[in-house]
Amino acid sequence: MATRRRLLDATRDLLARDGPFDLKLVDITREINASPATFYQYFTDIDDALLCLADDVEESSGALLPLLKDPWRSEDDFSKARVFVDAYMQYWDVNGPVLRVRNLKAEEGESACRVKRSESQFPLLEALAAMVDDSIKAGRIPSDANSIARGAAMLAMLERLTAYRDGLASRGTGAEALANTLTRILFQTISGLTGE
Amino acid sequence: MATRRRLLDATRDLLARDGPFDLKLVDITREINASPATFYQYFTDIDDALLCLADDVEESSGALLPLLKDPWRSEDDFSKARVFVDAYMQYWDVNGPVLRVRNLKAEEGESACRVKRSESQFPLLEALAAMVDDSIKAGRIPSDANSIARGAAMLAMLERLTAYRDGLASRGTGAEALANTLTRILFQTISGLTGE
DNA sequence: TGTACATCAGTGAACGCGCGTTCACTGATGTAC
DNA sequence: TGTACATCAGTGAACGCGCGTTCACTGATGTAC
Repeated sequence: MATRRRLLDATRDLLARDGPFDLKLVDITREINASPATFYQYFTDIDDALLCLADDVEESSGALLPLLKDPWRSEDDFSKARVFVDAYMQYWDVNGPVLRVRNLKAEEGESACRVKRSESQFPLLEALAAMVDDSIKAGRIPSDANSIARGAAMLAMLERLTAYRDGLASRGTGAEALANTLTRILFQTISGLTGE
Repeated sequence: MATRRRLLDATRDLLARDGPFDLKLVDITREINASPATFYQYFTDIDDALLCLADDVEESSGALLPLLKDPWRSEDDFSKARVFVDAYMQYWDVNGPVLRVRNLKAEEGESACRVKRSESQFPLLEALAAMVDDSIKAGRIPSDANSIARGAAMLAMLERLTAYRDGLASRGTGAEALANTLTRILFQTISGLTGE
C-alpha cells in the first residue's frame, strides 16, 4: 500500500529533523494525517519500521561496490579512489540519519540491527581487503599486513569523518580539501602507492 | 555532596548497561534508593547530568595529550605511536558510553554537547596537525597536504573502530592485530615514514 | 445489470501505564545567646 | 551547658501529560450469482 511507503517516509523525515530520541509513533502518523492505529497495520513497532528503512539503505549501499571492483595498481588509479570517496560521502549525506540509528541500536545489542549493519558493511570490507591483498601480492604493502583490519580502518575513517565535517568547515577546512585528504590516505593505505 | 556523585555514577552505569534510549530519571534515583525529587537538587535535567559526566571524561582525555608532545621523526618512534593507539582505545573502552551520547546529542544540534565535543577533540587534533606540519617541513609529506584534515581523519578512524572491534574479533582479527594495523596507518599518515 | 455479501484499508476514541515534575514536609545538623 | 531557632539535604505522595496500544467500527472496493 502507498500508506506503508508514506509511513516510512515520514519516519525517515522525522528522524532526520528531530533525531532518534524524539521519534514518536504518534508523531509519525500525525505527520501523514493518519490514525496511530494505522501504524500497526504495517509495523509491529517503531523499531520494525526502522529496520525496513535500513533495508532500503542497504540496497543503495550496493551502488558503492562496483567502484571497488578493480584494484588500484598505479598512480593513475588515484581518481578511482576519489570517485569512491565522493560516492561514500554522498551515501552518508543521504542516508546518515537512518544509518546512525541502525549503528546505535546495533551497539546497544539489538541483534537485528547488528545483522543489518554487518550485511551492509561486509561486502565493502571484503572488496577493500581484496584490494589490499592484491597490493601485498605486488609487494607494495608488507606481507604481514592484515588486509581486513586495513579495510575496516578505512571504512571507519570515512564513516566517522562525515560527523566532523561541519566542525572542520567552520575552521577553514572545506569539503574539497577534506575529500582530497581522505582520498590520499585511503589510496595509500589500500594500494601502497603514494598518491602523488 | 556524596549524593551528587552517586547520582552521576548511577547515570553512567545505567547508560552503559541499558543505553541512552532507556535512560530514565526515575530509574537513576531508584538505582541509589533515592526519591526522584532528589535528582532536581543537583541537576535541572537528565541532559544536565550527562554534561557533567562529559566534563569528567574531558579531564581524562587530557592524559592522552602528552603522548603526542614529541613529533615522530624516525622509524624508532613507531613504538610511541603504538602507545598512543593503546591509550586511545583504552580511553574509549572506559568512557565509551558517555562519549557516544555526547557525540550523538552534538550531532542532533544540542549546542552544549557540540562545545564539549570540540573542547575535547581540539587539543588532540591540534597536536596531530602540528606533528604533520613537522613532517611536511622535513619533506616526508608533500607540502600541499592539509594537516588538520589528516589529524581529523586519524581521530575519526580510531574513534569509530572501537565500534567495529567486536565484529572483527568474531572474524578472526584480534585486538592485537587491529591495534598494530591502526598504528601503522596512523604512523605513516602522520609522520610520512613507512613504519617498518 | 442488479443485488447481497465479503473483504479490506484505515479510523476514532478510549484506556492505562510510566514518566517527569512539583510541593509541602521531616528530621538531622549547625548556630546564637 | 542548655534552649530556641535556622538551615539544609533529602523525601513521599500526588499530579497530569503524553505516549503506545487496542478494539469495535466504517465506508469503499471486489466478488458471486
